[in-house]
Amino acid sequence: MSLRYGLLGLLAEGPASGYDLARRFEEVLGQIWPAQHPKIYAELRRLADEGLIEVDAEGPRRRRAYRITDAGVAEIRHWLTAGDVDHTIRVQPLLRSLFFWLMQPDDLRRHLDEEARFYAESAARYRAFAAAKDRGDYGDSPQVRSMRVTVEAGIRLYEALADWATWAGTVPPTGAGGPPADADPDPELT
Amino acid sequence: MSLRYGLLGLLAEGPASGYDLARRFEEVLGQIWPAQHPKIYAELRRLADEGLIEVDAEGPRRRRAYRITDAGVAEIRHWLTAGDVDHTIRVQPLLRSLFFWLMQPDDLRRHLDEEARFYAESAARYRAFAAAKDRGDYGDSPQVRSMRVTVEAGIRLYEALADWATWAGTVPPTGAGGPPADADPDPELT
DNA sequence: AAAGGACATGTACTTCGGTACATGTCCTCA
DNA sequence: TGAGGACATGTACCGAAGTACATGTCCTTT
Repeated sequence: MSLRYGLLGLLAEGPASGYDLARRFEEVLGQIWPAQHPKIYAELRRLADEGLIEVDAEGPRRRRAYRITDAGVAEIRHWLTAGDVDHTIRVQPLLRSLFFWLMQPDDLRRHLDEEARFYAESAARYRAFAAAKDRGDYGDSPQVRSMRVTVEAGIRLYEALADWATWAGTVPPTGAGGPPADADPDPELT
Repeated sequence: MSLRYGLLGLLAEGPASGYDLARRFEEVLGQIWPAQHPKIYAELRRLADEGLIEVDAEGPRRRRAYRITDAGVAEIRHWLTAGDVDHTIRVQPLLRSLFFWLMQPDDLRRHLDEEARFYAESAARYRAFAAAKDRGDYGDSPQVRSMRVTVEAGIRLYEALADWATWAGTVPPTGAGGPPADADPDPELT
């Protein structure tokens, strides 16, 4: 359901084609809210059927740009204020971390190094984005200010994960490595 | 695919039934890796078919506990070391934040307050969990130490989000509220 | 003895996201 | 002028996740 509102929200900034929207999703939301172009085109058609967006212009290579309608703006505003927030975050690396005790210490060390590097790079990427915005490279519309807030969340999230991976690699003697614990494993569960 | 390894990993700690696993997923992973019981039972059957787990015991009310096999341990170890990490995190609140400029300032303020509270509570819940572990309430097996690492990530993630929501509510005069910008909206995209 | 609640497992259906594959269009550069 | 690449849109299918609904079992309490 969120893709729908993602598209609506981006279109609220101005007309765009499916291709544009796919690019924007990739740019800003690549890691935070991925969307594939087939889904985008399909959803745009559905939104158009419901009158929440309409064709704005047809361009060169079959390009079709859409514009948000008043009904569409009302719809996304309603979602933003009345819709309830989905707080589930699926973070595969955290699921993995539950099972670190199954890894050989040096495999674990390597894994955590890579993770830390990845998150640090992501944070840096968002930080660069934020710096560009703070320099005024994108002007100062309300949209840009909102984007800046989103980017700040990205920075903080990735910094937190980078710090965590670093901490996990150094602080506790986490990994075990040996054979699976077969001596009285968690009797509470049997 | 991750549910599969989640189950395998939990079973590596000791035998458990689908019901136990559903409870553990809910307890520890509730917000970070949700799983519904129908999926769990189905996946357990599939894992048993493939010989990665086997029936350990049948209990009272149709209860069927599974035990991980050597092949299962090998499988999850392989996933942990050789499988590649999925770094996509879907955070709906961040998607929403891109569109804060569409909200009325007081709606936005209310929204951010609620978000901050929610994240702070989540962080506190994980912190309590961590404190119990550090007190030694759960003993000190490798499994418990891994869980502690996972919990630490939860704490840091939720603290980061709580701080972010608070910051977003106070620092910048984010929201706009007025009508959708129809004066030259993002010409780069048309 | 009956009733209610926690324990325990499942089927069926829907929706959503991901991947593979296919196609058409225009511009640029050798 | 022909080839390659970016632009642009789509179909088809699959697998994962979510929701609703259904059922059976055992224990505790009144």
